[in-house]
Amino acid sequence: MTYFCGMYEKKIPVELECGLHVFMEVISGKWKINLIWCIHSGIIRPGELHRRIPRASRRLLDTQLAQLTSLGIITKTVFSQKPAKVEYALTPLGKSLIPVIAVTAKWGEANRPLLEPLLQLPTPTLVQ
Amino acid sequence: MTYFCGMYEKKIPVELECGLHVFMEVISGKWKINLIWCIHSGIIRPGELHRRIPRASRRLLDTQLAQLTSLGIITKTVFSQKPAKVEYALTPLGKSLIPVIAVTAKWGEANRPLLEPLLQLPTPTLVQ
DNA sequence: TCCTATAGGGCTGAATTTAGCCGTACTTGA
DNA sequence: TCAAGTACGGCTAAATTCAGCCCTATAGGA
Repeated sequence: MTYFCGMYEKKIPVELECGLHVFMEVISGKWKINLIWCIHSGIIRPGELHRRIPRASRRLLDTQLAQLTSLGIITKTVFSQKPAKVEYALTPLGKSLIPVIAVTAKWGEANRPLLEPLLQLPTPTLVQ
Repeated sequence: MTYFCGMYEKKIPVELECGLHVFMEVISGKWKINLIWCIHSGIIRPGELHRRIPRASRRLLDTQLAQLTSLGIITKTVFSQKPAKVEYALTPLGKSLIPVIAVTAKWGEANRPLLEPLLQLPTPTLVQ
């Protein structure tokens, strides 16, 4: 099992105090929820996924797919044909995530009119 | 209204394609869900919050509280006493977030036994 | 006077994530 | 032969977030 440039060992310990953090650790990553949702919708091959999420680089999509795979959210099946063919699928754990994501998405859509303009604005921050 | 070191204008546009992203933009930040949950539980003053979340720096807690305030998730009331006194409270929008957070936390707790060990492991990544 | 508590900010550097370029190897179809 | 598709990885630099130190000012109590 090859994993891109490498594996990265965190230097700051992961925060898992409560279930909230567990959930966040799993889905944080710019395109992970899209990927999960696409796979759930039947978009299961790397190329298809990239066409569906064109704003992301193939590079990053591959990495985040690998992260989801290493957490047991999705599985990756490699068909040893020429040319190679790859398919992703949700595991039972991944499927259990679907209704949770649906709830959060519903909240986001309901409050989009309010929040979208605010989220474009500059944010309070530490730097500068 | 003073906002710490400054306001930061993002150079990479925010992703708000679907409700999932709206939700993620609101709560991503290392301690935001803790802060929201604590305020919901009646921990409403900066000092109390810091004692409740001691692993976070006061600095970062203040910043994330300011971010939540600027999005209308919480309100900040400054009592002009000596010494000053500050209280936070959830807005209706913030309160609407509570059941959503509860759902995600429930999922996280249910799958903690499975995921906690995996999340400690090195992650597939681009660098190195 | 000194220690504590209240609330807030300046500053530096590290850690982490993302963007975006390029190249490999193979196969099919025009 | 050439373009386009399949899938994968090397590499650099930017963007973004976070850690952790320092400081101010006020007031109360020992």
